[in-house]
Amino acid sequence: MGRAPCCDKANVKKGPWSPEEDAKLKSYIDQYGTGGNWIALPQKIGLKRCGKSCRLRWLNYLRPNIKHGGFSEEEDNIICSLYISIGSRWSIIAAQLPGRTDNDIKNYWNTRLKKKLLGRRKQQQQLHHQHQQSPDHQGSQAAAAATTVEHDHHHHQDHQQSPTSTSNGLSNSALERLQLHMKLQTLNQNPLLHNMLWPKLHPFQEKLLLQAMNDENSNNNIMQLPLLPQPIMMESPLSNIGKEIMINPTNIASETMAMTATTSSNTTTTTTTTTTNGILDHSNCSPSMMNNNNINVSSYGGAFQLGGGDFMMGNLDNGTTSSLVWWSNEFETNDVNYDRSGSFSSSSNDSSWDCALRSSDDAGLF
DNA sequence: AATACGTACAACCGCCCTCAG
DNA sequence: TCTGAGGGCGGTTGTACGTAT
Repeated sequence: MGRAPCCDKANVKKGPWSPEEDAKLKSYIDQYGTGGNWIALPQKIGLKRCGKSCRLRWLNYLRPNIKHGGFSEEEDNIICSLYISIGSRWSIIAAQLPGRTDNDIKNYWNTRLKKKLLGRRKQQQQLHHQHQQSPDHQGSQAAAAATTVEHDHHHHQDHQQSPTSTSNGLSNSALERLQLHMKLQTLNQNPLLHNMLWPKLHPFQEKLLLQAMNDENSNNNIMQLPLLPQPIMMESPLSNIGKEIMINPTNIASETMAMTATTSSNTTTTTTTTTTNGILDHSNCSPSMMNNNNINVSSYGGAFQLGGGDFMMGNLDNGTTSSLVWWSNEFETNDVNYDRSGSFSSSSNDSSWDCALRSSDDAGLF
């Protein structure tokens, strides 16, 4: 059952706003505010517009301090990093960019930024062709494969491979972000583009993406993965924009981790160190523990969220193999449905890992 | 000059969530 | 507890404008 329309569609004006309509709306809101009721607003002003249309016009164009166009490189980087991390949550992304609206960012991403990155990719491919002896050649191959399945935004309706997910449980949004992530990873390998901010893709994620792209017939969402002998450094794309917990477990070989959790916010920075054994137990990552800036690590492993409610967790069983389980839905523990993002990385060897856990839906949680 | 094609972005649609009654 | 109105949001469409042929 669809819901009743919010206004009489036959008697409201649609299409572009005239300067007179803008002036009416702006003048009224400047003087009286919205009154907390957008639906009633157009009648009060004498506008033949839907209340929702008034709201959109005000929020996106008429309210003060709105910036249009002219996105900076820094803003590009923030948008891209956040898109990789949390997906198309434009309002959250917009909250990180003062003066920008979700609609503006969404349009900018769909029409320009995505293509801009693809353009860089082409440039990088030419350069990278001269460096085929890269030690991480598998990643490069995966990125090239990812390029071949890149969606053309303007013709996405024609693809229709699956409206929601691949056979491995990845949503299209998550798959797109993985593809983008891998492209950016290969950009990082190019010395000419070495100063870019993009994080490298974790081997779990890379493997998952390859599996998603190559194994179309498989319905198995549990994969057995070898532990990669050469860990890859990965930094959180969000490390500089706050609301984040960083964990640096060490001494994994002895199954004892020294964890450092750092919470950043606009006003405070707190560091907590915990020493424990074993695997990072996702079931212990409760909101209350996050509030205490303290994550219980009971053994070795980790949890990821790639955004949009897609979760992935890896358990390293004995140091040589890993089982990786993919969830396509939100992470639920103890009847608490919450939303976390996280990533693992290793630094110089197996005994040092970084893990970033971040609230993607409530920056104020920490 | 005319037409086709591509791009940018304003605006709409409809679903989901929240909350008051 | 239930229901429905309003608000918020992401996806999508429509259209003006620029560029290529």
